[in-house]
Amino acid sequence: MVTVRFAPSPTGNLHIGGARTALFNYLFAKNQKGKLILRIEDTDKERSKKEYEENIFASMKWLGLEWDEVYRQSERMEIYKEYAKKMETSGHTYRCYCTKEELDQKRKIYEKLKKPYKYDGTCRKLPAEDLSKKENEGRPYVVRFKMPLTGQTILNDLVRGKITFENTELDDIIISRTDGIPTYNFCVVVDDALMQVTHIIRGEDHISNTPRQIQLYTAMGFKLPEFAHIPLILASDKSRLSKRAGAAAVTEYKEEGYLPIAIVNFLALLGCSYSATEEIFPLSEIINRFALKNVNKSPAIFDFTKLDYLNGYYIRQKTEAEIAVLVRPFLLNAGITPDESLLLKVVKLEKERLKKLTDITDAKYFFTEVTEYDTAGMEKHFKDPLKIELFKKFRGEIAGIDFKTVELEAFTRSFAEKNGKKLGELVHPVRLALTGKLISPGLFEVMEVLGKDVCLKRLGKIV
RNA sequence: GUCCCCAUAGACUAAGGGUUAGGUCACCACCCUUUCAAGGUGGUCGUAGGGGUUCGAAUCCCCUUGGGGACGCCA
Repeated sequence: MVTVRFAPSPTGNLHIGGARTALFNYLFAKNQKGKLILRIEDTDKERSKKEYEENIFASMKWLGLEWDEVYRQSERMEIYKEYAKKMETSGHTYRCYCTKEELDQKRKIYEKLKKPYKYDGTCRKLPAEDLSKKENEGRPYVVRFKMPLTGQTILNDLVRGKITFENTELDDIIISRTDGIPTYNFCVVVDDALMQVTHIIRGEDHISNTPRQIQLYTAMGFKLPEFAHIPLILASDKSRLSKRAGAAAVTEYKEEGYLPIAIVNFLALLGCSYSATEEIFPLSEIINRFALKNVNKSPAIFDFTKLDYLNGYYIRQKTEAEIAVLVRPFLLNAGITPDESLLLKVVKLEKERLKKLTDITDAKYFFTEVTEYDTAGMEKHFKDPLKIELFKKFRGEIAGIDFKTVELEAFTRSFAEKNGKKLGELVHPVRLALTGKLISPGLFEVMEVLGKDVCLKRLGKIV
């Protein structure tokens, strides 16, 4: 049975990049009819927070990424300690008494010499008597893993193929801290082995950890899983995707009015292809077509324009009733409590104009008084006395007709013709009077929704 | 700096020795049209550079350049 895991650390909200990693794991699991484990990697007591863990759960649920099992590393300490002890007994590790200060010092020296830093193995080489002396003094220590000093470690990556590392490049990693809490590289290996994870799908920023982990697998006699390192997502300037670069927590996308399926489809497209000619698929089809061999090697840039396009596309696929439900909280948030039947009518007109759900607030003139008018528009349509006169004449005559789209259009067209004007010469000022804007859905539809009373009032107010 | 990874238009990608280098977003033009959007039609833009291998290279190899990642008692 295929088993994959998504292993975020709760040191921040679920980031869009993390969501992509989670998604690829989810897609692979579903495609293989396997299971997805969600493992909270909270061994860093300082930075891990419950609220972040909750955010991760909520974000994944919102995206529709369901998991089969959940674990917390903080609840598995005894297991890691047990394995760490085994490693000590089998002679794979040693106690290192170097202090943080000493190590910082060494790092600085290496940096000055422009030499690559690597733990020099001081304590690995310590004579037995020094060791027991330090032990008797009760000095704090960390436990380091004895990396092989020669040879190579080979990673056969499902996405990238064979990657070779010289073991001389690997230093003796710390597997257990001064306080006895095991570290990331050790816990991951123990967990992945014990949880029988068959495929490790994670970001390529983990490639350099992999040879170290492979050595730990070997030392503990665990069977190696398959590895697949997926490319990272970059910001538009090719820098790492960060808050500054505009992409952040999944929950922020929710707040900005993106649909989960749009994000899922978009994320699925970054670094992977599903067809030579199509890009929009329902989730079931994405799952069907997902294959690690179709995952790209090069990093992908996060393009908001395309996300917006997809979001608009998916909004258009929904019914008006569905959109009304989705859009309502955003109106509420803008201080508008919409009447249900009015909202439905507005959604009908705005539906194909929405890229994000938040865009609905552009149409707030349906719900509230118009208090501001586009200044360029005022300049253009309400400065010339002749134009104002025409507008007033129109205003007077339209009061007599039925406020239905068809009638309104027929009347306006014939009015324009009778007065030797083009339709636009009436439409634009009227739109400005009714909406305050130069842009809106079809004017006659807007008028019908607004209703006669409101329209006449607004037409009378502007000049 | 050292190690590792990567390189098809502005962006995401297809083609894995023989294609007029395909699709999507964006962009431009036209159509529709009361504006905007949506939709329709057409178009501009690409194999980073240099060497090899080969009858033939986007595709295989090498170098250069560029980008990214890692180098924590973080994960």
